[in-house]
Amino acid sequence: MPRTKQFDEKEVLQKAMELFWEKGFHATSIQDLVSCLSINRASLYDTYGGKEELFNQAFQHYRTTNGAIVRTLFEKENSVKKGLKVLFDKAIQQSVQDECKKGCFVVNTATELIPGDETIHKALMDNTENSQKLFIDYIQKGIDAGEIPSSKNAASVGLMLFTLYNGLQVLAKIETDPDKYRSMVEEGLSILD
Amino acid sequence: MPRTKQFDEKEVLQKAMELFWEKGFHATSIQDLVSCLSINRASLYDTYGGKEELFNQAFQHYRTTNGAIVRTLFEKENSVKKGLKVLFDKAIQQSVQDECKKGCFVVNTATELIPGDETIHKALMDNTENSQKLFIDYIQKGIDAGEIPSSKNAASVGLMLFTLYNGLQVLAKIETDPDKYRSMVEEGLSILD
DNA sequence: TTTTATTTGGAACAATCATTCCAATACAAA
DNA sequence: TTTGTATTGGAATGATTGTTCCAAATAAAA
Repeated sequence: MPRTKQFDEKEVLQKAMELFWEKGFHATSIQDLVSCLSINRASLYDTYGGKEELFNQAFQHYRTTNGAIVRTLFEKENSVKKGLKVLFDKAIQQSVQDECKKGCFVVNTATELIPGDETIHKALMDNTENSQKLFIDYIQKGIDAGEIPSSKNAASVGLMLFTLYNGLQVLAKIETDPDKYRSMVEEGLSILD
Repeated sequence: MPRTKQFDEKEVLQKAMELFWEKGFHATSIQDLVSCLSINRASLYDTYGGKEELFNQAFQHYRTTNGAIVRTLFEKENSVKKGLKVLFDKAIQQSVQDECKKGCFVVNTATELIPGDETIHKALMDNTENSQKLFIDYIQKGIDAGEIPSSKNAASVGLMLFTLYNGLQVLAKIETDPDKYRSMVEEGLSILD
């Protein structure tokens, strides 16, 4: 009986994610969203609830998408060292290509909305825990396979590389000199030798 | 002849810095500043120009203060390895003590105001260049002193540790487990051996 | 075709935003 | 003490904020 939606819910969420990613939560107004997403105010509120709810959904969407990409990248690569190198190289490549310097949505959100937003803070803690585990398990896999010396501590090495990855996402916003960062990453990854 | 100011200009700038540092640029309103700084709107505009100008001055004040602290810390310490360890330990300690999770004002500003604010972007590029040089020169000093193997590349090692430092400032906003971070830092600094 | 549930366009809302303005104030020089 | 100038308190400004509301439009089921 009812009238059908004139837009694709997922498609619009993707666009909202990109806008929040680029401008952050506070600098993105409902008017910005209405204009950019090409949907009506009422539709936005009816479908997503409001600005904060839409942001949370956009953020969740980023986490899901990005998490899957990294997981796939790690699984696909036989060599753990190679897998990590590809991950970092990809981050550098993205920062060079991305003219508007969006950086990493997770990092941007953490620095903008903590302290203050408890919902986001919890999501970020959950996300960090998962990411760290992903790194650490991957390092452990390299140790088990004999690719990485068994003298290494998977936990501290994994956390170190994860921290380095976050640092790269910050610096990528300020300047993007791929060569500089490539040698920096190489240096960081030499910890696996 | 004229009436004298009823507040200390530097003192108020310090307070403004702390508020912007904690809440970020967009989430801090003029009303917040007027309440927190305990000065009148007119005085704020008359003395500092406006919100954006006040932010720029507060940011500059942070850069100056923080830069001097790190520089002094490095100079005071004879051992370069020890100097770096103290720097990282201090960052960890601060993140534990700081209940409101302000993190690093430079990192917060970079992720919030890039892209968009060209003035801040330039200040951040200048700041990053100086900081990287500070790290690299310090590593080089360690190499020259024979404390760090001369086989090491000061530029890539310095940039690696600077990136790690930035990553730590991001993660410190999300969770603060000092032990976890201490072993992570130790792992990162092992690159100097 | 009629009915009915939902979406849609756009006006309207109150709250808050950064900024301006001005009369009242207060201080240092005359 | 008087004078002149910068500061101060607080109201007022207009723009923008997020959100709500409702009549008009629409499309699937009856």
